[in-house]
Amino acid sequence: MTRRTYGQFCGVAHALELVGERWALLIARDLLVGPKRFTDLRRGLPRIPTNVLSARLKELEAAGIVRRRVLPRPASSVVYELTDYGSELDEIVLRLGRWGAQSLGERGPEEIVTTDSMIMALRATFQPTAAPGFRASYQLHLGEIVIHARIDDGTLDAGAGPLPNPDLVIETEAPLKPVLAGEISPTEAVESGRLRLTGDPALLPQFIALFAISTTPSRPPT
Amino acid sequence: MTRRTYGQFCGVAHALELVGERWALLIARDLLVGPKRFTDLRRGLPRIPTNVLSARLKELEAAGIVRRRVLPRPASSVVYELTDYGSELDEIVLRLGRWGAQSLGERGPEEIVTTDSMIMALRATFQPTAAPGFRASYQLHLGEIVIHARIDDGTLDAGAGPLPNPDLVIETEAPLKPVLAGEISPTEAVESGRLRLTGDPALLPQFIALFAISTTPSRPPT
DNA sequence: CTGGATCCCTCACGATACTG
DNA sequence: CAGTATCGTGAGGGATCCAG
Repeated sequence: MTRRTYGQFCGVAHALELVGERWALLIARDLLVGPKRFTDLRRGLPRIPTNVLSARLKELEAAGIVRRRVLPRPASSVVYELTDYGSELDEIVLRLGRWGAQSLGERGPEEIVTTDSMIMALRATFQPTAAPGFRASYQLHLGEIVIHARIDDGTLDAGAGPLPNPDLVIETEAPLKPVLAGEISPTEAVESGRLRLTGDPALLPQFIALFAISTTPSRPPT
Repeated sequence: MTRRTYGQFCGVAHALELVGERWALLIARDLLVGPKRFTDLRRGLPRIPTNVLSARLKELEAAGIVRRRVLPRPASSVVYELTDYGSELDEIVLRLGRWGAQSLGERGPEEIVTTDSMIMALRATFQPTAAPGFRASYQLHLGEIVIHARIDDGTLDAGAGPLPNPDLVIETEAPLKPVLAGEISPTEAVESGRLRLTGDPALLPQFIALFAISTTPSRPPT
């Protein structure tokens, strides 16, 4: 009844007692993409001390948010995955990501981008109604990171790694943001070499429409 | 570039850098109900050290989430209010509250209930589609706490304090939860004295329908 | 190599007292 | 009322070590 507890009988306060500790929601962010091993989580969160990761996983497990599971032989490795209750954080984390992204400035020199955070960013910006009936598969190379997005009539399936037969492969080292924000036109982005395409280039505008960044009226200071 | 920062270029990580510190989202919760003075915030968060409250307010102000405003004379007092950007936390806090409330057990002896948390709880459980075209005003006395809710065709206006001419006044010392969860019927709640009504008792079932607690299929451990 | 546990150190937080 | 000042504690940061 000391630290960690707010002493309030309140859903918000209790939620913060469960996932409000440092790193907890970033662990959830990565687990929302899929089950992961301890070391995979470390890779996605390089600055987390291992004891803190260990402690958080125990706490999240005790709270019924994360489940520790030993994979059947011959793998026999340990994976952490979200319970149903933990998975209900999905919409909250996506919204939090959208909210935070609005005041996200330029990428700093020390700031890393991870596979899982990019997948969640794709999911956060996805606009299901942008292209009804549209169906296509994209593969993205963002620096070292390779992820994919399958779109089928307003549904998105985003994940890590390449795809067998992507309709369009988009490669870039530059930030995608200005393109998705409409500051750089698709043709300009391709002609300047900012984006390199493999596959059907006609699918690029749809991609931009589906993941367009809505610049909201209320703009916070960066 | 040390603590407080996660070193990730990611909307979620940045959001947590802005409002992930202890107490920050509870301050936001209370300010979402309305602007408040320093002492009002203290009253709603009795266990927050004043220096921490002070520090949080400064940080939130620097992040463009909270605005410090000096009221015009003769009041000349200082109020803190959310900026437009800060107000966009509304839906996130409500969802977080719903998520946390699912694993909220019985009220502990040390746990307090505050006016603002109850107002947010009302807003979180409000179901706009439960009674189309319905219009009524309720006044609730929950122990010491007095709040009100005006419903008008799927919109809710919840706030602190009494109302001039409420259609129904509901008074209780017991938790409202079992009634809203359907574990206790309205008639039973009234007949047992659990709820005391003043006004039109026929409006009670609508109230329960509007703020019904949806018991979800996935139930976490308390 | 994975999956942690253990160490020490620092700083943010908690508690309390005090001030314009 | 609206905070600032002081001080102790413990969670988190960082590095290292260990078992399967």
